[in-house]
Amino acid sequence: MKPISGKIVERLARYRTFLTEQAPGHRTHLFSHEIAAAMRTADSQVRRDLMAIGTQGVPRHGYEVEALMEKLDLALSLDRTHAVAVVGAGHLGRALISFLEASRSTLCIKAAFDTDPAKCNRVHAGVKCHPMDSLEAVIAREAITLAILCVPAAAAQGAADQLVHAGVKGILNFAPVALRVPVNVALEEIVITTYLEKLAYFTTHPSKERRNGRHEER
Amino acid sequence: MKPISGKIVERLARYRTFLTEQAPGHRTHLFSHEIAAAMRTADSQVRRDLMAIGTQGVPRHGYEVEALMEKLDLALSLDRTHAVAVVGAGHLGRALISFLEASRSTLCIKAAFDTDPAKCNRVHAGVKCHPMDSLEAVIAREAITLAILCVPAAAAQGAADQLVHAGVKGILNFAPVALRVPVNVALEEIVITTYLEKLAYFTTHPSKERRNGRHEER
DNA sequence: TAGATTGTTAATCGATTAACAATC
DNA sequence: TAGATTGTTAATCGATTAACAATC
Repeated sequence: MKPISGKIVERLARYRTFLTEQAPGHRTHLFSHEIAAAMRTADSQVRRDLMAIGTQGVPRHGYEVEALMEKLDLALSLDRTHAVAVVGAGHLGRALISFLEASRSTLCIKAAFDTDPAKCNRVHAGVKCHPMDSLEAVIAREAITLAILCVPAAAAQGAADQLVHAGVKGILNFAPVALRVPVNVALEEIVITTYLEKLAYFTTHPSKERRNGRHEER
Repeated sequence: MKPISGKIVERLARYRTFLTEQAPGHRTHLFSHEIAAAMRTADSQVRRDLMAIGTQGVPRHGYEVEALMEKLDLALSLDRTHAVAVVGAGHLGRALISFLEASRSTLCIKAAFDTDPAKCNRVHAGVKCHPMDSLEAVIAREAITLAILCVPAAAAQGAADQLVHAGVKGILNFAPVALRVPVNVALEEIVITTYLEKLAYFTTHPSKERRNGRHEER
């Protein structure tokens, strides 16, 4: 399969969410323009993306939902499970644990970590919290490859270094800091204030005609 | 000031985070290449963005941090406060309240809302939780323009409709649903599983040479 | 068959990077 | 002055959209 850009992967993940949202068995097929409408993109965009993962549709019938779902899972490597760690078991960390445990099974949270001894060795939503010193051992034992970082900004780089050293391959960072990680470790950043600031900008500058991110039309 | 694209606004917000991160008074000036290094972009990108908001640097001295900060605040309209509501006072909602109240003051959380009567009329981190029926009244009273949506997927569209009807101008949606809102309401989506799925993809497809989102190099 | 939709290529659009003269 | 950095334009790159022949 050809290399797929980050943008495409992101859209594929969103198509997947949209498909799971549909009442199962409600529709056996969907048209590219239906998916496009929900995603606020062009139908040709959808067809192009689906082409990239080798999906075939049928003119006048659209794409078979079940087959499409399978292709998406395969492309996103969601056919196997991924062991995830949550670092920082404060409000946000625990919220994410409950949230993810409720929704998804292929992304499986195997452990939480925190410096605070009061939080350690307790279980939240089925996930045990460990002290930071046992991070390397637990990550190896549970074969954890992904980590969600919800520690305070000041502690983020240190925690990231520990994670990288322990062999984690991808980090989702919630701390508002510009992290440094080696090239071979994937990094995604969700800085919530950035999104709010973006909203603040667009609500105070109601531009006549903007269409960028996926934050408007319709 | 010229219209600024969503991408640029996002980067401006990130520059701002980076500047606040710097020890105050530690450096009076910064070079474009220094900011660029922290953001993993090109220096010409930074200069171009700063030009867009009318910032002036001095050759061989760089940009004055304090002046730059002021320009950024002005451009992002962070010179005034924005009243924010959190809809859904579950784990995630409460985590976001604590998180934001701790960090930022121009984005000010004025109210929380929840359907669960057990959560209502209680105060979390200085923010009172109201029942959903009083949403319109409270939003009007507190002049709330932005909302963070942390309700379960099934309730998201309904809550969004209520918010729009109450006059909210921007929504940050955490529910994994494709929301429909009018064109004049700004919408940002943070679907956490999408980010994790993106990480899962890139960790299992360690492509020789990818450089998309801002999720790799260095 | 006629009509709608796919697969795919070509055209457009926007965003990023490179380059370099002006400047301190 | 020489050297480094800015402001800004031109070149490149990638992503999105439009268009349309092939197909059911």
